[in-house]
Amino acid sequence: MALPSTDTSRHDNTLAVIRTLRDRGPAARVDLGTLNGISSATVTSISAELLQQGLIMERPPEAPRPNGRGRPKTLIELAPDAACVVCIKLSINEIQLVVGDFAGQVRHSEHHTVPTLTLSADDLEALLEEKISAVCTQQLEGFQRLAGICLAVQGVVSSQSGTVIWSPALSFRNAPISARLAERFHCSVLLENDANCIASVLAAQPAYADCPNLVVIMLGYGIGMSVLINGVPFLGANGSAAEFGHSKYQPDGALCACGRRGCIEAYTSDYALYRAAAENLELPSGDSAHPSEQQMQALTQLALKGNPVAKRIYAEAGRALGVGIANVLALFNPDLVLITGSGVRGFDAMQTAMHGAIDDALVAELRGTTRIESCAWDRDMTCMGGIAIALNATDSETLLESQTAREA
Amino acid sequence: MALPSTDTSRHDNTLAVIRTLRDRGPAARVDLGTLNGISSATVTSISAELLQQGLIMERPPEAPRPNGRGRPKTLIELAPDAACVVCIKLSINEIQLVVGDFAGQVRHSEHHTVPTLTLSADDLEALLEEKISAVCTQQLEGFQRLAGICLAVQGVVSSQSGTVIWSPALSFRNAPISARLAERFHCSVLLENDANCIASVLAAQPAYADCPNLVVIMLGYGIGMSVLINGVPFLGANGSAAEFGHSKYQPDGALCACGRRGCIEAYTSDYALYRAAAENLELPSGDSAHPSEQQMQALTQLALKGNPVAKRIYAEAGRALGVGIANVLALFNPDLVLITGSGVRGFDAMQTAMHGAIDDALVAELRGTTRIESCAWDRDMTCMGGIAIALNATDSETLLESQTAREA
DNA sequence: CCTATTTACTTTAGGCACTAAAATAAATAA
DNA sequence: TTATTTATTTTAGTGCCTAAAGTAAATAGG
Repeated sequence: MALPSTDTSRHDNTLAVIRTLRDRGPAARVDLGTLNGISSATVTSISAELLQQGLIMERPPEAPRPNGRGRPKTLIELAPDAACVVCIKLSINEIQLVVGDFAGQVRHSEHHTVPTLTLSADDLEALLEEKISAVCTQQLEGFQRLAGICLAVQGVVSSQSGTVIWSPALSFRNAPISARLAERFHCSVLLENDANCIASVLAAQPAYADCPNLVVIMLGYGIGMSVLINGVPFLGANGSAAEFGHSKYQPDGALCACGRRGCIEAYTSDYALYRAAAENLELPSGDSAHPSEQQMQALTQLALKGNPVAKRIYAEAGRALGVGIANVLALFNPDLVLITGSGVRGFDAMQTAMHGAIDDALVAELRGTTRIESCAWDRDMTCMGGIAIALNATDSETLLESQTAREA
Repeated sequence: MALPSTDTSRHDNTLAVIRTLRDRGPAARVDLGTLNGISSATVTSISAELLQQGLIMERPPEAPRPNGRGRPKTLIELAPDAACVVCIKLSINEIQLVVGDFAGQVRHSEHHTVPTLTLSADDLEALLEEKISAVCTQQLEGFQRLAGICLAVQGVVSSQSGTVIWSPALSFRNAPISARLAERFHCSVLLENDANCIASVLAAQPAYADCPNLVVIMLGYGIGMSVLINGVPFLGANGSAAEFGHSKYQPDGALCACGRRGCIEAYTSDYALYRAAAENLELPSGDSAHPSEQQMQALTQLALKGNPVAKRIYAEAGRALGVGIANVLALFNPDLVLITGSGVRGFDAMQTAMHGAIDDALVAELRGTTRIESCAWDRDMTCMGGIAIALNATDSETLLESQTAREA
């Protein structure tokens, strides 16, 4: 009798054990019990199952002596080769492809220069299929299976439907791009906003563990944002929440890449800064609509060294950013606003004006106790977040599959 | 052995049954099972406990014949007198006090005119204590106990700490006001933002059942907002989230009651509209900083009847509201924005400008599919929401208490 | 070297919650 | 009056978890 068990506790506890092992590395059964609030008898039972499924391994006792007396702990750890996931970051004219193992470690990474704006949705799907196939044959030999793929895309995406609604890296719109890959590789394909990937990585860092409500703003060619509410990315009704870059600084203000006026992005993004500067300054030549890192570095240096025109441009960018952040503080009241992205290079030149704008905009009671900090930029962060998200998403499936396989 | 059961399913299912009965009225055990996805055997078991605790009653079979054959359903319903809750709405110069029974019905309501701005925190606590005491002796005879109190306050409140951080109705700040009441009446005292109460009521209405992400904007003397994410009010890190009224329309714009410039409230609230009008129009006299309903009605009528000055003022208010809503759409991407509050009286005069501003601010992809609607204002809505919130919060406690009482 | 102590892990025994199926209850239809 | 239908209750059985008891594997100290 009583076939379908409605009690999810075993499943939940098993997931908790796997995630603890992934987040904290090898651990003993006692400690897994303590960390997750379950008895070690239960951990024994869970780990026996996982061991049998090949998802975890017992680590051989270390040569160096254990500390203290008593029976030494037997550490268990995730079997890195039990599965792997692939994260593909799609940005303007570049794709990055990273392979992560079941333990969450990056095992392979590659970059390709691709004229993304010239691709049709079909082209893109074909390209991704080809790149993943290549990686599969070259890199995935030791792995039991490819468990999931995460596409990290700039812009507005609908995770549920796997549809890219709008991306600055792509010229097409409203295209479902994950279904074909899911069919081809027989695994789940997640579509994520790039900022959400980064926020997930940052939120997992111990330094920000006390900030369940976290806003991450990414400065760069465009302006992205991710909002974590109680640690989970907030997506809104159809995935286009947290479009900070297109919230307003000045109605009828500067022209934005989106086609409207007065967006924060139209003041604070790379292209906006460079556009404002190009009119008045001698700058390294190049495509001024898509300034290079070198060009932006040069401009930032001018501002930091005191060039009055550059200083003025960065101050205005800081004011726009500040007004935008003031709105975010009023509406979200997060614990922490973290500013990162390649554009943090210019943060020092904006900072004073930004804080000034925030203080002008909000009285203390509304300003609250939110910390506002910047954070060094690492271009690999997006894919690391994508790997983590993909693994989290596939854990459940992995368990189910090993289970059904075992029963059959 | 195994004393502390970690399985919360019994508790969860019991709560689900109680809430179903409260939301939908009397129901049969079979239906409670179907609605909550549990077997009717379990409902039998749960209802036996609740019956014994006196929290529900079996309704005597109806005289009119049941439809169809088979054993007729035995309806069970909440025992209305098992407990009651009190909601107190605190607004400028007025407090409203409402008593609700365990079934969620309003059993008593009263209004008092009180010079709220002259009160100290102590005065307020004393006043509330007195009013609740009076109601207790006069109205609460039939009830077994007062299970909870909800204070619905305009402004920024911290629900967790029971602290009023800032309210336009009060001259003091950062005062904890719930502890004394909790001690005096031996029940939990919730402090809630008034807009959250209203949003909870609206979200429970069948018409908005398909909108888990709902934004409610309240126009009136000030501008309030509540954001429901997956049906639960979003509070932010310390309760001052959703301060829409003080998000920005124009940096360095019109002066706001908060002391800063350019807030949406400084254009769209009653006092802002009246202030703008007072300079150019003949208006009914009175306290122009706190215009009365009559004064506002008169002003609205002028605009609707085509007076060019009044029309211009409402159009500007609509533009400010529209830019604010555009930011909300970009950042929250809700399913629905509902505009209500006493200020909806002027919504028709703002609407065109508001939609124009939204369309100017956001391209279609960012505008999304969010519906924007207005909703008639009912001054009792706040307290009805407070009653519902207080009951939801006290269900758990009620169960625990009857349980421990039974064991002792 | 042997024994006591300490700590980790496993096994055992028992409780709780849930479900399916069987039993019972209470009506209508024929 | 009996068969049928539907609701509720009882019974029997399963899964999951925990505490306690049992076992394993080390150190500390004679």
